[in-house]
Amino acid sequence: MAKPVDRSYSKITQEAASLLGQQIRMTRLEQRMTADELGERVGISRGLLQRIERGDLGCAIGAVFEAAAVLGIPLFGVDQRGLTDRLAANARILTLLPKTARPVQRPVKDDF
Amino acid sequence: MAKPVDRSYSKITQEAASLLGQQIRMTRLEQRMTADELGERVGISRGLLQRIERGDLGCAIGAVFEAAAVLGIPLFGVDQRGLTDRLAANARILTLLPKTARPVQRPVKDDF
DNA sequence: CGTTTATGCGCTATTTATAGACCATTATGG
DNA sequence: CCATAATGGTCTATAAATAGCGCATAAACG
Repeated sequence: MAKPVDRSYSKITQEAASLLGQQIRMTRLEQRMTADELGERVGISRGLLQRIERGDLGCAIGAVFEAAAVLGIPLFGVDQRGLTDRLAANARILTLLPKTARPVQRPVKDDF
Repeated sequence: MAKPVDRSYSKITQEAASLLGQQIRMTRLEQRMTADELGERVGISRGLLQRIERGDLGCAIGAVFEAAAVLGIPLFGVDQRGLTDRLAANARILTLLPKTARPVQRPVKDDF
């Protein structure tokens, strides 16, 4: 026995994961590829692939992304180069941002 | 002792996760939000959030997506409605696709 | 139809992720 | 500069994910 961790997810999160899994299943079927086959190519078990296609939020993001990658599904609407470019662009921006986040100190109104 | 599972990831997968984590960190800093604060809002620990921002591929996809959602980062370039619409559209297409994937049987050329 | 086989699901053993504390470091703002 | 606090890292206990079966079902195809 042990106390289970209760997690809650927003609708956006649930739908985003479902959409990704849905696209993986669609593409796999279109390519007439077996779940066993895809699982083997991705390097995961068939059971995990099933959970991914179902949009299970507990799956490792690496496994999900890799399944999509193997099928040739672009992850963020961009291809390999697009990812690399955006990574570099963001890296520059991050240089300009503060390294730590000091929360805006609201002036304590206790003086009246 | 136990045999560790060796996982290999494609560059696309690694960069996609890194990009997402990068955007989460960027947005968090822009909003002057503490890692503790964001972790609490997302419902995860600060340690996990750090791994997410680093692009760790072992993180649960639900935790990563939820962090992005809390910050208002659109997951696939589309908003809430966009996700719902695409889900419905795909559902129709899936109806037309075969339910199981019979791999193309290549005619065995053993007759010569 | 009948045969083949892909899929869905439940099970257990094992690996891994996660929470939560702690400490050292470093950035921030006064 | 100094004080404050955010971050990065490590460590431990616990929860959860994953692999790898086996079995029932249903779909595809001849």
